[in-house]
Amino acid sequence: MRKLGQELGVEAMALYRHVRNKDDILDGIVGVVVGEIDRTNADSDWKVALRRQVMSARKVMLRHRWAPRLLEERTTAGPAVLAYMESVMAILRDGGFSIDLAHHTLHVMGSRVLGFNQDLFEESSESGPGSEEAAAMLARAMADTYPHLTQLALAVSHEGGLGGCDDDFEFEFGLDLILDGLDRLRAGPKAIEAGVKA
Amino acid sequence: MRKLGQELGVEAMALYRHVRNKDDILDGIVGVVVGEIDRTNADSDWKVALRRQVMSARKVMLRHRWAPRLLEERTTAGPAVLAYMESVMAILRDGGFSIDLAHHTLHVMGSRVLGFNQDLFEESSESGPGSEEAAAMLARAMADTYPHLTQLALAVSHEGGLGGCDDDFEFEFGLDLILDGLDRLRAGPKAIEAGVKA
DNA sequence: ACCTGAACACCGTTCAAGT
DNA sequence: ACCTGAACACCGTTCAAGT
Repeated sequence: MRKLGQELGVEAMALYRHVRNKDDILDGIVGVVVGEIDRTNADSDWKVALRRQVMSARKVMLRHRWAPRLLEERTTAGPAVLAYMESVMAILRDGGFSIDLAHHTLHVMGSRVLGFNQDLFEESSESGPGSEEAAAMLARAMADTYPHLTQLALAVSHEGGLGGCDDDFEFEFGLDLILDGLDRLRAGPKAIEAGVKA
Repeated sequence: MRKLGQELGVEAMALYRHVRNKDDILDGIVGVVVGEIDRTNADSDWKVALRRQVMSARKVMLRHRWAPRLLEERTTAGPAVLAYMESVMAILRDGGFSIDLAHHTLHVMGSRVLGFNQDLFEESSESGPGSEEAAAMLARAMADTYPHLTQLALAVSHEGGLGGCDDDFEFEFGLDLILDGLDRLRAGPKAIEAGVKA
């Protein structure tokens, strides 16, 4: 707040005449970011339509790398988020998804529908000392305590750390895996029940 | 810190003789929680082994509902997390996964491998006024602005809100969708390349 | 060795007072 | 109408001082 006020050449308390509180501002930022996602998308095939939609969202997230973290913690769904989810639901329903399957789809997609992954420790290790530290930790913890992890760390990057992950590839890999799985469920209505252990 | 000190019948500053800082404590908690996950698991089929492993993790997360939020933000991988990931990697490798496919698997699984989903707005709306508020917001925003979302909200719960989601079902639905998709890629080595658009 | 008091540098937020 | 000063109730953390 104080920092923002300073940026605007004003004291922090002045902000409270224009905004209810900090959460109000953060929700506003979320609205702006989600509003930036291109929604001009009308393909007859639901899969290419949804894929294109999600990749549009991803483009925005790559433009604002701080956005995923913000979207993760701010759960309040403003009009921009609702409009976006509406467009996703429209793609699914037009593609022949039942309401139930569309509902499940939103859950499996998770944050991926908004163009990002939460990759546990791997994401934040892309830059900074995190990757080096993780690699060094693995090395120090000896290859015989965590043999598979060590092998993974070595294989994943010739630079020597976990930071060698190609995030774009991983994102699309996961997206397509999910889209293909959903396509099979959509095709066979019975598969929706059969595909899940009771 | 002050609150924790009070809980221990001591002033906050006393803690710093036993702990480096707050992050140190949080990392310790993460270690304890992840350490609680049962890892006694030796099934010949990788899919049932991994499923069982993940469901064990989920059991821990359901026991400590505050844990997912903590695990999301604390990316530092302590010994407990490393040991857990090692066991997951062992299941995959023993199941015939190439190092690359195992690597991609960790990325698609995301936080699911630790037994939880980040469900955007839907998760936190399970209890509290979030669900009512979201439902009321949808109602207020008129059914003709967000027709599909309104339909979803009505269908998903007879209680009238998005809070009617069966989180356990949704978790297993997504888990099985991913496991089945991975099984197909594992079976056909060429499918690993063909299944992903270049 | 272990704990405490006082203090520092931060937060978000309120409210009476200024122009 | 818009902004400011002073203040409140918080944070995590340090450090000299106590026992």
